[in-house]
Amino acid sequence: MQVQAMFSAREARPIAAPARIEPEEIKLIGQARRFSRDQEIYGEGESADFVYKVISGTVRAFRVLADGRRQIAEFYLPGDVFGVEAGIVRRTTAEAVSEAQVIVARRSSLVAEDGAKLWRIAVHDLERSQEHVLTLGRRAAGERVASFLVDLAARTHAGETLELPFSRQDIADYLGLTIETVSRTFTHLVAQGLIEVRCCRQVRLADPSALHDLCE
Amino acid sequence: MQVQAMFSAREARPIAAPARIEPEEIKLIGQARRFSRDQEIYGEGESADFVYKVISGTVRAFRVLADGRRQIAEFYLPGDVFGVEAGIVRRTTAEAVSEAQVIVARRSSLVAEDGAKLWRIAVHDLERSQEHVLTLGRRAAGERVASFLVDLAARTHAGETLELPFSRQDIADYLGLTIETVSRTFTHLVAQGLIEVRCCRQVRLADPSALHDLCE
DNA sequence: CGCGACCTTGAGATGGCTCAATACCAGTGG
DNA sequence: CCACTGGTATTGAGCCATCTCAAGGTCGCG
Repeated sequence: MQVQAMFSAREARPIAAPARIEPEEIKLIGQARRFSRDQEIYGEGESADFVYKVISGTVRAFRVLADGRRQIAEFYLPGDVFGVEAGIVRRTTAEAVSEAQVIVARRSSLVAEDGAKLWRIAVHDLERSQEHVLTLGRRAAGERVASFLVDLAARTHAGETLELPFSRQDIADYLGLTIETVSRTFTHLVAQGLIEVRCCRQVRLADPSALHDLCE
Repeated sequence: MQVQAMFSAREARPIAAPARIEPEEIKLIGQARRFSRDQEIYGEGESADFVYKVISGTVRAFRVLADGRRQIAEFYLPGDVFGVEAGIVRRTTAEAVSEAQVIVARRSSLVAEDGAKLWRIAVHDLERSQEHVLTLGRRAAGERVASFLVDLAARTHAGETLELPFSRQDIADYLGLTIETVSRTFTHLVAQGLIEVRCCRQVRLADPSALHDLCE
């Protein structure tokens, strides 16, 4: 793990969590649709006519390099609005991670809304994306997984026990790792007593404060 | 370099560049200030009362982990607006990379503006940040440097010859690498005939299309 | 000319990747 | 009830890209 010597360590300070957007805040008027596991909601390159809000389930938005490397930009959980683009063309592909219910609304219906809400969505996503950049650029595998779990727990308002809708592959592609490294990191965190894993999709944060410290 | 086997390669398609925001588009009414090299413009944790627009020079916005690892979230070039936050607290630190002239305006003056403009700024930054995530998560060192140079050339409307205001350390902290790896990667790209380096801050893109291909 | 900041280069260490085998588990059909 | 199958997760062994540590080079400036 690298340390830039020229920047001295700082004392811990409470890092402001990204401003939480309340699910009720953004009301989308549109039709509810159901997507099955791995079903595409929209594809990169398509025109961006609709915006979406997750009702239940989980959605991933990602890009794929020409040789097949995939990077997941974001997971959207119930209450999250997604699919708002700057241009008229989709820059990512969105798929249902698990069976998902989603409200679909015309983009124009949202644009007509109060612009401040639109802005709130974008800045919220921006803050999350910049946190993601920090994770991918400067954190080791253990820290990446820890911050992923801590973030997820906060977003789902879950207690200690998390139900992961994602496969190891999804987690790997979000964290810029391989599936094997994610798996090994989980067993390593278990060995350290930081988490407990029941079946592989259910995780208990056994030592939340230690996990939090791992994210610095 | 890893390839996720389960995602098949796709034929190349023109990737939409992030929607460019014209410098004149956002007019900030405020006082011009001058910052010297490495001078702090605002610090993480401070209250976010002002917004900024670069007139000349370059600005970096970054976060530092407790042990000193630094990740630069974004470089701002002339015409760019920065410092717009979701909350009232700064989540990054901003510094002048080189001597820089910046317009400083009260946050409220911008909020009163057309909300759509605010939104445009945020979505633009979001798209850039997501591209950054892809770079850090799935690209090798050579690809990172190539996409950095290609992006920079596009943003500065430079021809083939780029004047870099950044030190190797800045580039490393933006690309999630070490200074040594950045340096080695430059010499490697030179050996491949993709770029030419005069003094270390001046680079000519000798083979732009090959550089572009490296970014897929 | 000498100093300091920055950059380059080399040699060795290592974290995470690749490839490959095995384990787990739910669903299906005999 | 059990064997089989396919998808998913874990584990192991070896490799390689990048990091670390260290030395040397370049260049602007006093």
